[in-house]
Amino acid sequence: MKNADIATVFENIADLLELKGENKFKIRAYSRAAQIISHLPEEMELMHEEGKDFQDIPGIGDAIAKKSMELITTGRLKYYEDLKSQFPDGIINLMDLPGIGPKTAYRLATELEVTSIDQLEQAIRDGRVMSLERMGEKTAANILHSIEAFRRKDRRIPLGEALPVVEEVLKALRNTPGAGNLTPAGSLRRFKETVGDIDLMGTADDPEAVVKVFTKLPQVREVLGYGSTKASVILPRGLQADLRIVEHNSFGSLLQHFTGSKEHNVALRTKMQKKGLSLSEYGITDIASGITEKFGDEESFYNRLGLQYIPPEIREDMGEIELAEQNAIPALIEISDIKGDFHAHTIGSDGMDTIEDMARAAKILGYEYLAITDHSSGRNIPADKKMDRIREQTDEIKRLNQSSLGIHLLNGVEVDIRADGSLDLPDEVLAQLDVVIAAVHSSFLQERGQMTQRIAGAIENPNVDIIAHPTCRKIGEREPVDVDMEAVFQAAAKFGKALEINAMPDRLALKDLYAYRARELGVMLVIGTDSHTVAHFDLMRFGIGVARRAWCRPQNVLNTRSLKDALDFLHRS
DNA sequence: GCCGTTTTCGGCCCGACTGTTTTCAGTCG
Repeated sequence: MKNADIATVFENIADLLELKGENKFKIRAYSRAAQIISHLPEEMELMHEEGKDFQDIPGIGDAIAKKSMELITTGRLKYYEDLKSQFPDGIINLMDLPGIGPKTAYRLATELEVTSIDQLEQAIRDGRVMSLERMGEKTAANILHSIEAFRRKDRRIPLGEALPVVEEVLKALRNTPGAGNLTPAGSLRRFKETVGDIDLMGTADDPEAVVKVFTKLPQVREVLGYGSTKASVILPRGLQADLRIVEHNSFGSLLQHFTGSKEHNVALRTKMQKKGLSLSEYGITDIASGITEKFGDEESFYNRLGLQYIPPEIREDMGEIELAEQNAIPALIEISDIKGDFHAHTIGSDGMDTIEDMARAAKILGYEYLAITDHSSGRNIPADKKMDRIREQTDEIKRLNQSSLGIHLLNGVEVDIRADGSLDLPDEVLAQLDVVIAAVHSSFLQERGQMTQRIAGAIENPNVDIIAHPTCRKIGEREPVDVDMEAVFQAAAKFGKALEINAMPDRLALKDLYAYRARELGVMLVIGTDSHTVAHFDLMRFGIGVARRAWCRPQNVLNTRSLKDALDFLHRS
């Protein structure tokens, strides 16, 4: 059983215990364990095989360790099944609706025998919900609204779609006189791969004026509500955005609070409470004296707590607070560390621009090198022309490298790993190139063993340097392939091959947790934009976001190295 | 249920909003 499934069981247990009216701290313990398990960089199955003790994981004690073990070894949990049998089936589903918590769900299920969203809608429409104690017309209408939103499948949207909209909004707001510090907070600022709603923070001499401008922006589809210091609106794609404007001197605690994550903030407050400090969006209160200190920026907020500044991307309660206490937060990779890009396409395959266009664009970014890695065949290249195409590319790159472009081009390819594990180009051709990326582009539904062997086999091939987008997922579109990533990491570490963090915002694979684990195992990572036009080079920042979430320092990422050092690593110099 | 450079027992993050009531429970982030 995978961590994600184990976490779901514990989350459901927390919900069921809440229905039961159990001790809320016990409920919190299960809920917290679920969070912790879903964020573990290593599968518990594997930890079990390695003889690691689950109780060494902070937040997991004797009881939950035993239950995890039962789930891993038997695939079931008797405690959970007993608990489930005490409630009507489907009651947990009701709690998926915003506004319906355990108490309401329990009453609906027991007093109205409603246990599905469809039944609930019916019960609202025929007036039964309104007839319950402490349930009025407004509550019923609100639940109906939630049901409609739920049906519209208002899911989290990819970061890459949200961020451009947000930046447009912020740009417009910056023109308001007296407005400052306009910054996105929440999961967007932490560079999570998808975002739910959007939190925007700022300061102003006249907050009301900024709020007013915000509600009248052309991007705003609907104003949900607004007051003198905040407003909630709906942007395109059903994206909800909340703006909060405060006075300049309390911006630090506000931004810290709304950046989260929730887990980070809870851990931080728990720790500081023991030192007699109470934290909130308004500042830091000394519990004994009741005096609240305000902070204009986050750095001074963290410093007041005796902590080093913690970058937003790693605020997930994954040990960052303890490291910050020791002043030991690593210097994470920054976009300015990037010296080149190992993954780019041109009109030679399915790209939109020429090699020269791409080279000039990369040069403007200050890159030292750019690898041209068009596909081996398919995607605009007939199978019988694939050798001709490589020859043409080789000649063109040679010509450009002899001209005075000011950037070094690497002659590369993105070669398909076929369903049977063989590569789409012969070894003698691959051996003559500067860099070879291998990737799966077909037969995504292969079973685990075959897919693992397919990818691991490519890693073993001495002519392969990098595996691109190893899980092949597309966020909201295509599930990741079924592959034993641990085996892939082990192979990459053993053979000294790099794994790509694909910076395309709809891919972002390796995802953060995999990149974290790969880094831990000493695997070299590479951030590739997979650019298909010159404009795509700007997507590098999304890959940087993932790398930072994976706690990567520059030395963990190949394309922070100089051309010579990078080629040395790949044994290509 | 978890945890301990003040605790192996007695604590456990903080604030706001909403709806339905007159002091608050439930839910959310």
